[in-house]
Amino acid sequence: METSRKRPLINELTQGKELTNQLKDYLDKPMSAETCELLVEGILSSYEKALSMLNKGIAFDESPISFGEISPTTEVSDPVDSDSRNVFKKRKTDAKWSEQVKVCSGTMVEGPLNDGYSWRKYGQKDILGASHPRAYYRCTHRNVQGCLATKQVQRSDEDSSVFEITYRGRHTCMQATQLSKALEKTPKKEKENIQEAKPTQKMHIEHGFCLKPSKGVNTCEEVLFPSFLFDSTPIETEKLENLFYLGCDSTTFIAFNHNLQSSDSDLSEMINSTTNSQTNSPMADVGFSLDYVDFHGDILFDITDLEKFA
DNA sequence: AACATTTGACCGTC
DNA sequence: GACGGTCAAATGTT
Repeated sequence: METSRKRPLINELTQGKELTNQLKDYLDKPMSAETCELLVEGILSSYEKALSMLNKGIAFDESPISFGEISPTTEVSDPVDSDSRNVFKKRKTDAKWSEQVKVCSGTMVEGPLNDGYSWRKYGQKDILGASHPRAYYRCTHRNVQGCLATKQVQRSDEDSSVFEITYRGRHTCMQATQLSKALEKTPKKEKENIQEAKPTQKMHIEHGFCLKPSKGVNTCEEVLFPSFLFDSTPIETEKLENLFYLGCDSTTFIAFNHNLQSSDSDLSEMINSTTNSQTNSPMADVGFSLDYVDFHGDILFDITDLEKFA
């Protein structure tokens, strides 16, 4: 990997290291559970971003920024930031990398796909020599959490379905991790409301299982929900809702573990117990294969996929 | 009412 | 002085 592509990666890993050191320092002192949790969230977030960069093959910026200039301390706690006259001096010291995002024509009028963060547009400029204006976004949580991350979005001249996105600074807010955490802890009813408000979600996945029916059945629904197909008994989906993220078509069922408290063996066991628990069904003894799947990446999923089984 | 976007003005850099 | 980035008042949306 060339040097320019390594930079944001090194940056994320270094931040993870720094947060780990902070956590280590705290171990000798009295520490609230909340502080501990925040540090751990930050560490996990850094490593998830680093892994995501490796998986996505982001095209990082080629500008010559030295590693020292993009250390998190200069970005986050810069005391002169409140003085607007110093904003321009600070620009050069921000971590900066770019990414190209291709979108289907007609699906996105105002900008490219959700990248997992919430942004507020604060400006737009016509750029010399460019046929499309450049839009400027900053993190929605700038005022509340002091998050200084910004991004610029510009439609490509060559291919108008491509958006060139330049990110500046690093998110110091906890929005993404808080969201997934809230989804895990929120009771079912509230969870449904959250999903309705934001139908597309991004989730980081390490690994999971791929289930395929092997004999006597045509679809995964018949394996997992035989009662639904053969009598009027209510479907027992509680376990699935708590343990699985689903991605599937009619013949392949992919289960990802998004419950941090559950191990992969728990997940495997849960699939087996779910498929065997439908003892009233004539399909209870159907065979299926269960394969381990390595994934290591972020996926965007449509909430309506989950609703198929609810 | 609260929040998000638009847009002309302003400011620092080159 | 031109250009790019940001501010902030006006306007739009929910």
